[in-house]
Amino acid sequence: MSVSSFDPRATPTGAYRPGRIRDENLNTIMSAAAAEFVQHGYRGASIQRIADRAGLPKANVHYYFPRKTHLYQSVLKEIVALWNSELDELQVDDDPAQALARFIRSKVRLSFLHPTASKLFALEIISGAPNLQAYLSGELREWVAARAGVVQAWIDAGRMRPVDPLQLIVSIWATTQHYADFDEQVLKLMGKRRYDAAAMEQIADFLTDLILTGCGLEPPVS
Amino acid sequence: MSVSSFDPRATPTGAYRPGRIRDENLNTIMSAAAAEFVQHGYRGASIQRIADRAGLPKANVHYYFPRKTHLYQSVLKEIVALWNSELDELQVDDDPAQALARFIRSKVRLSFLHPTASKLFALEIISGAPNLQAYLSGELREWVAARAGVVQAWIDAGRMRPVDPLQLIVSIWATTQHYADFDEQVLKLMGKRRYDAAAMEQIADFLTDLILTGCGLEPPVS
DNA sequence: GTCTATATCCGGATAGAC
DNA sequence: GTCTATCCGGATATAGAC
Repeated sequence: MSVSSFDPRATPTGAYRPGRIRDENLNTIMSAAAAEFVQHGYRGASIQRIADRAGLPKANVHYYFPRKTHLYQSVLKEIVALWNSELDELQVDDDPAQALARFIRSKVRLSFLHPTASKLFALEIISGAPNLQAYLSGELREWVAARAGVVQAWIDAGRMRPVDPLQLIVSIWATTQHYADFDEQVLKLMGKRRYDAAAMEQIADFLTDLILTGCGLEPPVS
Repeated sequence: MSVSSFDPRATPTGAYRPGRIRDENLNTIMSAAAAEFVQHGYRGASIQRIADRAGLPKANVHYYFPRKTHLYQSVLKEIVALWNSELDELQVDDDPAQALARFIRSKVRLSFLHPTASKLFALEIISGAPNLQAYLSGELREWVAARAGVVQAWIDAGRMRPVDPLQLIVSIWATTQHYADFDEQVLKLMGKRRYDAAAMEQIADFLTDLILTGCGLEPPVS
């Protein structure tokens, strides 16, 4: 989405760089679009409202994204890239407790940092994942199979209780993403208006404790 | 949605009962609508397609539900009623392990039996719960507070490990509902086309084992 | 209670001036 | 690169015959 940092045209301040306005507009539009898609769904989302959120005239949105589909798919693609970027955890040599704790915290962090992204991804899957079929049975499946293999190796070596590795990974996703996707519900139940740093810590601690204990591991003191 | 079983007009076979056609049509339309809403969102859902799914002409749908909003809210209301119907678990006198295991299995069962209902509820919450504000901070909040109290009592009596009772309930919801809401993703990862009875058992067993162990309880043999 | 025909509106997309 | 005006398809909703 942003030009290479080695772009010779770049200036120290970032001002006057050709394409800079374009990049900024693209980012603004895509953020606005994500929020709109989450609130109204793909069909229900209106280009006019996306433009309003972005503070631009409607025709400008059409200038950057001639078709609504292109806009949606760009947003989705960016989210998948974001998800993949934090996906490289769990090695066989790692200490199971340390590695799982790190994995859980990384997922919690991602959810709290990018709730809108998490929600849009959830909406896409719940609606039948019409745009993510290839990703689900390709990249993601590979990644999960590999990590499940690591967990299985830990179990075979007697380093943790025998639990279904695939379901363990799924459950970690389910719980961590839930706090982003269902924030409207969870916050009401917690009697808060929004998550603060303390709540985030509390939740990360809780999940680490519950899941690691469930795996017969000693939760590392954070 | 259905007339009282003591309706004097009812016949043993159920045929020719006044209002019977009406009830059947209402059910058909509402099921069709739920599926359509899940796939396309509220705005994106088309009355024409709902009618097609129900095998009725479009004007018939308008006859029973003059406004699209009425239809959506009826469906949502029915789902909330369904959810509430299985909500009365967890008593202080219960054995914690037994009670929690029963609670988890009941939620798993509900998710697998009514995946579309679960998905529509999820969509509503993720989109900001515009139609469920009262429910979330009313009924549901009360119920959760009461159950959290029960769990806390168990903890105080030393009958289970100290874990945050509210987060425990939230996590049980998160994991159980995830299998219905994200079935598209989970099934691809499991390499299945749809859940069978064995998979459902496997998942219920896994969750019971993980969570109860996480609470320092001995999972009851099922 | 069922269905056809139609009024009305809204949103995506385009053309073309600036 | 920005913006105004407009076209046109599609969706909700209604009127009224059967």
